[in-house]
Amino acid sequence: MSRCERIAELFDPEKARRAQELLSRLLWSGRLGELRRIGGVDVSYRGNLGVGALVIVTYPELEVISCRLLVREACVPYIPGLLAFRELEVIAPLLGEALRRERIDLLFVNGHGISHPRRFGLAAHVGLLFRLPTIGVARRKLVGEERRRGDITYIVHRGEEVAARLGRLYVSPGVGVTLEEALEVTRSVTKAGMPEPLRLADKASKAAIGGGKEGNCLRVLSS
DNA sequence: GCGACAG
DNA sequence: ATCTTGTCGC
Repeated sequence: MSRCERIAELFDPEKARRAQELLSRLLWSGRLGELRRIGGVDVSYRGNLGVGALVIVTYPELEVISCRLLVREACVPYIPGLLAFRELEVIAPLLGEALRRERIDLLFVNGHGISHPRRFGLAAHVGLLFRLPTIGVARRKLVGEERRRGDITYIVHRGEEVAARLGRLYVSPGVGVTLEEALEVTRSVTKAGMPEPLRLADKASKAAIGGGKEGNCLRVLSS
């Protein structure tokens, strides 16, 4: 049995869900400080091999400051609601290394924030782990029902507005931002149907894993 | 039991 | 997310 299979074997979905319920109580909302540098993180896979990309850009100019890649095996399987336990195997070391070298005022994460069965989606998990303001951006809905209020479509789950639509995207707070703030900032950095740093991170990770097109990221870190 | 189900 | 051929539309 491989190292990865042993890790997958040890992963307990029920314990993971209980951990999310506990950790969700530690989230904070608050308001965003001054934004100068914002990031986007995404992971692409080939089998269990994950390539994480972190792109940092200036705000509001959206000029690329840095782009890093990290290759690592993701052993935990994908289970709806437990995405963080898979993606963090790649994102944690990638983000950890980056934060030792540069500052990030706000991070966009590919996935949901609090629009999650236990209010603790990937963006919330990342924000809490690194004490970093985060916003979750997802292409598909995980929980809740869409409800129009004024000219904005919100996602309501258990009577609470936990996300809002922006074009075809679902935007939800992770850590340190209100939903209104998340919507406003995300709108201001979305240029091609996706927040710019996330679009670049997606492109870089896909290219690195062998998608064919040329990438936009040079720095590659250890695996 | 059945449908829903981020990436 | 990834696998994977052809097809529809600008």
